[in-house]
Amino acid sequence: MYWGEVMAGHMGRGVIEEQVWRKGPWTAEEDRLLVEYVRLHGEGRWNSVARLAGLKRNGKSCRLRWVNYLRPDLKRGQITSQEESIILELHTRWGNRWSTIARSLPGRTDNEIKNYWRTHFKKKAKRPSDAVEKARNRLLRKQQFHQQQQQQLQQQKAQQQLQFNFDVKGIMAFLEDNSHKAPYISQSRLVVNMHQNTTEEQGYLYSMPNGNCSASSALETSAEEVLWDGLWNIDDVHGNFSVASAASKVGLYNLVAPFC
DNA sequence: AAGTACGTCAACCGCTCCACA
DNA sequence: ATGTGGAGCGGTTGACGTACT
Repeated sequence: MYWGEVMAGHMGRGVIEEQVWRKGPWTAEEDRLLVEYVRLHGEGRWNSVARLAGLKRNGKSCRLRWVNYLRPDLKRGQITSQEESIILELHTRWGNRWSTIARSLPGRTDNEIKNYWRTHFKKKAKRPSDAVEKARNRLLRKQQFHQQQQQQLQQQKAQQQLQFNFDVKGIMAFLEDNSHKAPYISQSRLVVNMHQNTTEEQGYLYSMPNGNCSASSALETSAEEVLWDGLWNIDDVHGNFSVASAASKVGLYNLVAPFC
């Protein structure tokens, strides 16, 4: 008989069944066995771990240990201020959906974020003048700032669309004039490719369940980090938000913000 | 030095969802 | 349509370390 299977014992009237699983902190040897199991069999089928790896742990325990501690892509160390701001924003948006929030923070687990929230924000939230309130206020201002930017972007987008259409018309005319020189270029393909140049960007942060797009490109994210770090530092130092300072950085934002 | 309070985080528990037979 | 097992999720607990008295 192997651990994890039902242990049967004879107790007078008949057979009773008893699950005997190890609980509590994991040992280095158990970790080693689990890592070896995943290396050989991949993730999943957690209930087979006990049988195939010789662990005296149930499947849930094994999965949790792997997901929260042993996974090689986990990011160790303290939550950064940037990650903290993301957690705040996403919690404002989604509430206690820790796994959803964790998906936007590569290398962090839902358990880690949940613990972080409870220790750093939930208790503090009882006091109105503390970090949570300040953070939320910063977030509100950030969102307002974003709204302003969106409006400006809409205007810019409209202008650029006009310019784009103008350019396309010019190119079309050029192609028609030179169709004898480049007959293999179809107009439709040209338009598609031009469009793709503006929209094909890699991104994973802030992917929203409703399909909306919010600050989603990697390019934008890195630049946005710089921008918001700066803004938030201003806020931290002076205790209030400087619109003029923010406005001076609009140019930077406009450089990197994609059209959603 | 000893006792206590508090913070942190790994791990457990109960529930829900989903795929599949 | 229904039962079952696997997987995932959020809430909670408990052990441990550290700061404070």
